[in-house]
Amino acid sequence: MKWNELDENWCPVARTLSVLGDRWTLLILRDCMLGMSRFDQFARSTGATRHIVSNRLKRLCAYGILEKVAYSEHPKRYEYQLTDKGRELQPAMIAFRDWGKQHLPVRRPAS
Amino acid sequence: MKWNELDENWCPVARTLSVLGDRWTLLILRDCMLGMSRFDQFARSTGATRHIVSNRLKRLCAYGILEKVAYSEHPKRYEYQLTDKGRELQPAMIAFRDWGKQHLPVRRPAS
DNA sequence: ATTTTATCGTTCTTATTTGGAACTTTATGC
DNA sequence: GCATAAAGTTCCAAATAAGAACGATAAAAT
Repeated sequence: MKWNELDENWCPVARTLSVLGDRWTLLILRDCMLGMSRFDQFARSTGATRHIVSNRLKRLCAYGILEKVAYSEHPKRYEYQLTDKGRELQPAMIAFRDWGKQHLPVRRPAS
Repeated sequence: MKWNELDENWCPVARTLSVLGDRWTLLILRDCMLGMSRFDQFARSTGATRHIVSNRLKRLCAYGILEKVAYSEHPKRYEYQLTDKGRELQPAMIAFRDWGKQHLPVRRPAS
């Protein structure tokens, strides 16, 4: 089954996943919620390739979760900002954060 | 960057995504929360290939989110049940469900 | 007694996606 | 001039997923 074949699914969870259901998309959104807005920040922070960052930002814009805003003319440069729709994903992000904190502790080397 | 390179990440969201960060994993968990527990149910319900279902169930068990429970001897048959750790993903699932219901309505043909 | 059905997977080949690095464009600072 | 920065795009190799078929085991139907 391909990426978008879930987007008309009866289940709202499935429809959500057809848009957000991959690691990089959600990491980019995490960064947005932490105040980041630029291509290179996303690429550095998430560890995704520029290729993927480009692809995911396009999809997030297409779905109205982010919007592309020019912050410079000459050269044209854009940043990406959360829309209201995007900000409303915060409860989901918090749920993931809390679950990760509780159930996936980082094993640190005993230094 | 490969699948598991996020699992020691400083960010709990990233660690969570290193386990759950793909569409099929989360759809399987949705099914579990709706009461399903068997291989074929997951395959039919999600639309994922049997290959993927097999792979994801293994990972979910490896992380202690599901557990494999024999429900029949002769032939040995197993079902998959949420652990407490898995059940605690419910807030995340609910957040996804609510966001989908609100922001990704299904366009139904006017019948 | 033989065929069908059910369940839980594995295996195979082909298609799609991703990873990783290099390249482009426009502009600023040295 | 030359290096740096920012936002992408492009290319090839490697990893992953799709889709269908196959296997093992046993109960149910004919």
